[in-house]
Amino acid sequence: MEINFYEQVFEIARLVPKGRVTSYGAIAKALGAQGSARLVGYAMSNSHAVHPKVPAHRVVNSSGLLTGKFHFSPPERMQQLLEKEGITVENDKVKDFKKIFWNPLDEL
DNA sequence: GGATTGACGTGTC
DNA sequence: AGACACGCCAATC
Repeated sequence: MEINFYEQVFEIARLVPKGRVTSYGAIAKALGAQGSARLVGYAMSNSHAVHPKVPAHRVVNSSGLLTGKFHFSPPERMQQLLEKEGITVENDKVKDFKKIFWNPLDEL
């Protein structure tokens, strides 16, 4: 297959609308790899190397916690980007996560 | 090709 | 509420 698992993850991540967030598990589920949320996170580690920009900052864990913020150039970048999109981040976790949560399955 | 590694998730203690 | 354990699965070493 020409399309790697990574690209599929990136594709979903790029579909996340501004001001919304999603979870690794949700993306994994959308790819049919439900339960393998680790693969999504693992793939996101490559998000810095893909051509179209991937809003990795809009992807958090099921708790809305910014687990991967330390992977950004400056870890604070992730929260800044989220706040810039109207998302309130407190204590490294998204506020009203359930409200701004964007379900890929809903788009697909 | 076996072993290790994760930006995770859910369940228990 | 916080900490710990196990499971899943592809990519990398």
